[in-house]
Amino acid sequence: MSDAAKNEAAGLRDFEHSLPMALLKAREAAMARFRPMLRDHGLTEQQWRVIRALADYNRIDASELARRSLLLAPSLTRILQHLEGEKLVKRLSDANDQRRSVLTLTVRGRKLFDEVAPDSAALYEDIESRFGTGRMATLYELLEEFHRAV
Amino acid sequence: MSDAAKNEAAGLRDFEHSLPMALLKAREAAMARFRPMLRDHGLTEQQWRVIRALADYNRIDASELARRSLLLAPSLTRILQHLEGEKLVKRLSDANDQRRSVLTLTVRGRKLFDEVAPDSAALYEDIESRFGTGRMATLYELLEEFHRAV
DNA sequence: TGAATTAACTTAACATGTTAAGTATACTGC
DNA sequence: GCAGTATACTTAACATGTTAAGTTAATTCA
Repeated sequence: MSDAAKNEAAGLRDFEHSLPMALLKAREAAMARFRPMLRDHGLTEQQWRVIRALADYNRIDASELARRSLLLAPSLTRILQHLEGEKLVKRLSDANDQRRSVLTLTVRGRKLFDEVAPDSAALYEDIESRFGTGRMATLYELLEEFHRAV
Repeated sequence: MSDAAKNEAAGLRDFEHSLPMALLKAREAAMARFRPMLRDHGLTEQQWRVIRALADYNRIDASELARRSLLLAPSLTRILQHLEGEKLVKRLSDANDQRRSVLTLTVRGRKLFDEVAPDSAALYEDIESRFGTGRMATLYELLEEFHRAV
């Protein structure tokens, strides 16, 4: 009897079939297609998340940017330092609260966004057509519910 | 009209509602509960994945271990060096192929697994009861299908 | 109003993610 | 039986993840 079979007999889940692993695997499957494209544009996945969040909501502070791009504050600090160095993002100061940094895309940053967005949309649509628009929506809803429930 | 509204009007998805972000958010929600528990046992999420894979399938080589724990080879190399240092994992040589490392849990490693497993199972069951066993299974199936489709 | 607390980052330290290159062993075909 | 190629890692370099601690500016409230 294998170790795995023993675990199963003892009522322990085979962890390769656990939900966190399934979430990771699914995400990896999707990102494996996005990463090479982003790399061609000189961006990491996380840098793109920041740029895309700023394209959607310009002039937001770092806290809101972190929340919208699902990045922890220390990661965002480093990414913004990098993006400022590349002149893709600019930091403004908030007159009402000197602790805050308000971020915006530079013209260069907006231009890069406009270049990458179509490639991103095309990949997304391809994935959606492979998996099915309906199942995609169902999966999305379930994930949101899971997030709220846990 | 906000930037976000403009994007929507242009047919571009609000990326905070993209599937990769939803997958990340859902996984984060789950792992936020597991990480403190693992930390109390002195383990990271990835170290636990390795130990758990070895508990399920003992004496497997590094390639198979990487596949089962969803880790890239360079990450696994470092993690194994760490776990060997902690005397939780032992490296054996494969008589038939000198390139391979065969890994096994030490007694200490097995003992740690036996300590952590119940805590892990309890958390998993709590999540399952909150979200519902049925929806959990549905979500799991959808994720597998997504992985295969993409 | 000023000491204590909170908020918004930033820095530090260590672990992992990602890609590319390196090394040693095994395999393949001529 | 050996050159060429493939396999199984390992190393390197840089970016991000995670936690804890530090810094500066706002807020609270006695």
